[in-house]
Amino acid sequence: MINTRVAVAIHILALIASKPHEDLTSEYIASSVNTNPVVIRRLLGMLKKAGLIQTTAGKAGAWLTRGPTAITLLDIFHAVEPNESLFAIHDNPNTHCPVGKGIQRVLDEAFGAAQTALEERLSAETLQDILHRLFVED
Amino acid sequence: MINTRVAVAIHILALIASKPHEDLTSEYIASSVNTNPVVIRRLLGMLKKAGLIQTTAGKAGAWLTRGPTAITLLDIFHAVEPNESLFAIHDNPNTHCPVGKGIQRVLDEAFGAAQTALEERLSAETLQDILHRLFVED
DNA sequence: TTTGATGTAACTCATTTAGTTACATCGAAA
DNA sequence: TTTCGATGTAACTAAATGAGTTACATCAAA
Repeated sequence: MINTRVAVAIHILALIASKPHEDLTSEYIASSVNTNPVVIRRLLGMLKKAGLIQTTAGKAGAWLTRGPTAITLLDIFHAVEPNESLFAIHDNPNTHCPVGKGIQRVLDEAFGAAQTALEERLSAETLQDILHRLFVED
Repeated sequence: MINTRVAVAIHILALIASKPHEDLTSEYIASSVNTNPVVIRRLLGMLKKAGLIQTTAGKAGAWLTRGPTAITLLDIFHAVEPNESLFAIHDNPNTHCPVGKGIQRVLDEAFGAAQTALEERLSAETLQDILHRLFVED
């Protein structure tokens, strides 16, 4: 199972986007997520590194670098999940075996296609859609 | 990242399907995968429990319960990955916060859609396709 | 200069994964 | 019927990951 970082990161960004005129502290965000402020600051660091938000050291508040319609769930996923491939493949299969010899390439293709399908779906949903589902639709 | 069980299970089934007239031992399969025979037997157990193969205790060999065209990568995925949801969601978000209150439902929807996209792609590929890519195509 | 915030290193604890040892049990051949 | 080689499975280990926590250097602003 994929870790909770993606879920928490979306939660964080939804908070920031929903209160653009308030300077949210990591402690406030943590109380909404129900975790430790350091966990939030770590994620804010990753989101900042990915260019999704901007912050100032020592000063409360975080701001989106672009509008919620321009931030996809895939952007968020990649920001907090540095791993390139979704599926792990066992290494050093026996190259003297016809199956072992070709399996990594074949798995790369199959898993790559599946990951692409997932990523295309994630890139079709934006932070704005999340806000809409949170506040407009029931 | 998703564990190597899916990859190894596909490897195992490709071996079984490619040598339908040989009784492969867990030791032989392990030498192709390059791991311990017990790891193979554990996976064979899961594949058997999922109804994909049949085995006899004490006797070498495993047999597909249906043809390679009728076994999808999604079948294999579900056989060795008992977890229902692909994405983890943090629990106990603050219900006094508007975002915290609705986030789990919204994440469930978004993650569910992404998982469905992944699973649809996995179900479009069969063990036969794997064999074809291993032995027919380059 | 004091206060309250961020940024980040370092540690802990729980969980998962993969590998391993050990052994009960079964099937088939000697 | 005994022996041999296989499966099935429990139990243990070691490594990796995830999430929470403490501690503290640093910065912004009053």
